[in-house]
Amino acid sequence: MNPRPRRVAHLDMDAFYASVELLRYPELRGQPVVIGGRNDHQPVMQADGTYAYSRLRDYVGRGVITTSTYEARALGVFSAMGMMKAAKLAPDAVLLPTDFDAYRRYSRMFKAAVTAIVPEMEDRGIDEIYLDLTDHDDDTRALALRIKQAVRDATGLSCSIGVAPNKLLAKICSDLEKPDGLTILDHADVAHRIWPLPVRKINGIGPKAAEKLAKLDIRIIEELAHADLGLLQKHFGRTYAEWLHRVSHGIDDRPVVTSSEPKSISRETTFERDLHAKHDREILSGIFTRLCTRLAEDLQRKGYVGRTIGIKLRYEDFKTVTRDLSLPAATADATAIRRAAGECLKRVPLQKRLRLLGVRVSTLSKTAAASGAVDVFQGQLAL
DNA sequence: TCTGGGGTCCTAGGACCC
DNA sequence: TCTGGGGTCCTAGGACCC
Repeated sequence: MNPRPRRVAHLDMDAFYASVELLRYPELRGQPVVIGGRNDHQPVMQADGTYAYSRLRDYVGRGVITTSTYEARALGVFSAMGMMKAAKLAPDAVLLPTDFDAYRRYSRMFKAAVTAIVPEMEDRGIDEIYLDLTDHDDDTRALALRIKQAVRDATGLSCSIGVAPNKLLAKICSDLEKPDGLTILDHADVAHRIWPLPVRKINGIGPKAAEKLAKLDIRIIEELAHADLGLLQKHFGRTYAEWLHRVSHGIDDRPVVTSSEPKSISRETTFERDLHAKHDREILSGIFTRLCTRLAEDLQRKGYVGRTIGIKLRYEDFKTVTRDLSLPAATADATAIRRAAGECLKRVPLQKRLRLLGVRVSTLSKTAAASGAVDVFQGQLAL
């Protein structure tokens, strides 16, 4: 018997953080609103019961936009844009602080609503998922509409869904009719719906690769599909060139992965102002220790220990360096992490001022409580 | 007016082992 | 006794994604 053709959905919540905030502040609906920055701009409840909001123009300091409403995007304000730049473009936009606890809560709610219908879900972060619809008998459009309605019923929020023969195409087409979109695509549609799009729409072609391609006069996916493979190999290496060629033709065999274990857990922070290793030694040391403490708490809460401890430094000129150190045994202990991270710090030049410090634990394994005593016993035997 | 915080995957050289 | 080849681990950096 022939296997069924694959049917993969990509579901993306529309302007997720901003939309969660609009549930809380419905009077902001229809206005340009941005989320981001340091969390010192909470709306203030006034005597008459209305809120006084911060405006983007009032913001000073570091930080980037995390999300913006579609009205703010119309003014040119997008995710990852520096706050000061955004303030120039949309000074009157309302500025709200991020509330990750709320977003995580809504994330769990929409995922629960979806998996009640389609259990085969791959988690791709707080606001998007892939679904494998292959084994469901329902008509594609009816099933997708049912999922969208379930998300709306559970959260009050809209999402966009793309359905296609693979993850690559599903991801691209969930974006085609945003917000509140539903796009269903087949291989036969690749030439007229996918090829006219810029290469940047392909998940895995970032700013660097797009710029290199532009220098070869390759800007849209069709141009990539017709590009000479030898030319691509010369500029990108064999592996990446062959991947570029495949994806431009809509080919992607990656399965929907419904469970996975984390590879690393980290904490990092960008300082309010650049700090110097010597001059600001006390402050830096306190931040360093606090990062290690919070990282240890994260590990313990999630039930992991890690054997490789690493640090990340970003200098005032934005150059980034990392160092890491593998220990003989895995740990989730703040003091042990701090000690190992301290050793890493000794191997890094500290003349320039720093803007960021981070600590990471990798080579993770589950703790006894999380994995069951039998596994640990077997681990000891293996030693 | 420079550019957050949390991740994944890939590459590449050297060490070390068989 | 001018020096293979494969596998794995460790470390560092970089591209990319949400």
